[in-house]
Amino acid sequence: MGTVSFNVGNCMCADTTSTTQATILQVAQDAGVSKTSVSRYFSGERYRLSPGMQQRIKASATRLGYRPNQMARSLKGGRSRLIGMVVADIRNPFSIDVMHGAEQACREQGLSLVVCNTDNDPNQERDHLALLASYRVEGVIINAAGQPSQELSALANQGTPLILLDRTLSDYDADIVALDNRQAIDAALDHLQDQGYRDLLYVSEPTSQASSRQARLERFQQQLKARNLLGKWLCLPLGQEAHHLDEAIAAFLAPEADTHATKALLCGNGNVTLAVTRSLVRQQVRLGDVGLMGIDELPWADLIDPGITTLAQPTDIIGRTAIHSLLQRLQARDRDSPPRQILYQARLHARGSTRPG
Amino acid sequence: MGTVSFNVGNCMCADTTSTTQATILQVAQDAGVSKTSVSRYFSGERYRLSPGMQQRIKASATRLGYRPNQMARSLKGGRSRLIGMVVADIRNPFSIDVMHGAEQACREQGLSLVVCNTDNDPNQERDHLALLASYRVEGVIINAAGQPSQELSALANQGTPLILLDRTLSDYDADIVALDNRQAIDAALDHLQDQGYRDLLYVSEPTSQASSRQARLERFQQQLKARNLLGKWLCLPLGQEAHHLDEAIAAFLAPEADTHATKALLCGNGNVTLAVTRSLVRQQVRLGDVGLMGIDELPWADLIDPGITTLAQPTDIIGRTAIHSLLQRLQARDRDSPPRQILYQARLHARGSTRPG
DNA sequence: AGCTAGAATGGGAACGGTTTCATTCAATGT
DNA sequence: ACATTGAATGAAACCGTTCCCATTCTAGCT
Repeated sequence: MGTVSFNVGNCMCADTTSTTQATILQVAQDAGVSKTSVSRYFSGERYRLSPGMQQRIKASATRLGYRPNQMARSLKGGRSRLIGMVVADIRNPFSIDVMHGAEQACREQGLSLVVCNTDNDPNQERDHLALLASYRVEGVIINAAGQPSQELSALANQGTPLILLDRTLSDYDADIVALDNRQAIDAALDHLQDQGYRDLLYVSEPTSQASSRQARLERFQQQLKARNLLGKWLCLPLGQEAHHLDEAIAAFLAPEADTHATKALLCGNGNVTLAVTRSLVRQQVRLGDVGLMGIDELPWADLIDPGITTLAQPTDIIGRTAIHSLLQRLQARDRDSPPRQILYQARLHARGSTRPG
Repeated sequence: MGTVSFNVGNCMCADTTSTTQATILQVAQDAGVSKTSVSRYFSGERYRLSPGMQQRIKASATRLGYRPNQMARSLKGGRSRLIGMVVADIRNPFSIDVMHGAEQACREQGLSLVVCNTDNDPNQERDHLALLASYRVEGVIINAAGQPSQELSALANQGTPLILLDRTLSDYDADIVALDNRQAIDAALDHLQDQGYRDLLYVSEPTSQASSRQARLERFQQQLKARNLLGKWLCLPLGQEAHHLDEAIAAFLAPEADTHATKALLCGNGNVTLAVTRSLVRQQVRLGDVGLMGIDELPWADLIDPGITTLAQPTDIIGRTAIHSLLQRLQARDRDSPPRQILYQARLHARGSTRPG
């Protein structure tokens, strides 16, 4: 009854080695039943077993500290209960939130999410996909960093459903869950125009590896013409020497003889918004006088006086939807239906940075 | 040679069903060798095989699109190549960065990181630990949300090394990698005193479930006495109605008859810094006049005019160290050495929010 | 020539489960 | 009393690997 006996009972009970995890066979022997019955007990077929047997199995299992080996399980049955998620930049708040949503959805389904970060490196992407394949994940949701590697088609060929997140893949047709980029850009332009801004600068990270960046930029360019607005755009890698950005923005803001249009900056994603804001602060520009707006909501957007206007993506929902979409594909009858596209609308958070004067 | 024959070779070649992933046996048969040889080829024992055999295996493997089944592999060999990471709040930037570091370290070692988020819920923590155990992860690094569940001791008993991140566990002795909380608080107080602040308010999230929060608070209280400073502290859940925080801060800042000491707020972590800053902005307090300082560096810390002073944790390194520590434990001879404690110093980023007047 | 060491290869037993199929046995119908 | 059924249980095959043993063969040695 005392602490000591309890400890002893806990540590030395195993009739085999103490450090080795108990197997189904040990439980079976200990309970004096066949391993089939133990297997049934742990695979949701208890209703088949007599109460007495359930009792004995339960007792032995707890005593030995038995846990079914998921590896062995998925080897025979084929169901690994694992979903892979490949994300291009895990430090991007967008990715995190999507991941959070995806993880929740997985848990509700009794699945686990294996998250791989590629740091936007196609090589790592390839490696991670190979890895996921080797664990026989039941599906993959991917925020692709590069071209559709052959790894991807390999996965698809082997029957693993694939959902693209945020980014399409040039010559690969798969389901995609993403922001409606055209609507987002349109909404941004609507808002900026409403607020009286007439000369715009769109700032983006390099568009080469990310289709969504490209889609946003293209829509911006197109709408510029369609709406007969003044405007330029700028693509540059962040995290480089900041003065490039400073100079470009300074050039854009420099007063010109021929136009007095009110100017505004539109940022293609959260990282850009951070960099641009930093640059503006450095140049002591008053937000609002020069408009500032960004795609992606940021936790600190309302903190920078007078608040930064953003277009929020429904990140959590995007993650959840990706998983649900995946599950649908896993239903045998839905394997071969044509690729779906699920696009979400951005939500405007209007703040002081787009209130001129 | 043409495209067509290549495609046919690619898709229909498998002598079984086309969608099924090829097995080692199929490769062996296709190459006319034994599965043992194929296994050798893929397990880093190529040097044992004659060049001709290597050639044939390689050819067959590529043609069939063979990938070793990691499940089967770890079933036989016992090495799952998987490390589990359990994190209390995945949306906390601190967690993210630690995770990033851990993941890098894993990849360098050919391991994969399975990340589980508990949202600070002990139930989820329990479930996730059970899950990780069932996949026979080779080790776990955990940012514990609750009490040491029996799951944890179960893992430990079964011989899985465990590393605690940031938070200790009351009655469980394991390696821990964390910030040196006492040094951090001392450094904060040193700095605040140097800058002339004499009346302090320490703001923390509830300390009950997180040892590091408790350690910081305790050190603060103790040093308050030791240094003969004025001060109070405040523990409250964030994300609740913000007016609680507003009122508490307002009360602290209200001018008192008996003291004109310069006041400063010290935030226990990044989330608190965000909430407190928001509250100060709402109350139109000028940062610096009232000091503001936070533990955890934040990407936007330099953006809020005049910049928020922070104590940065070496997050990346903490993650990497956790993994390395784990690997050491995995070395058979290091299994039973006494628990290690690896503490890191915080780094001061002095900014305008602690420059009075 | 006869013998042996060592390299190259393959056969088959694990690994820890699930699953199919057979067996036992008590209860029911006629 | 006997056939029929269905519930409870177990034996054995299988999942895709690894790994311990053979086994074969060639080259080098006495």
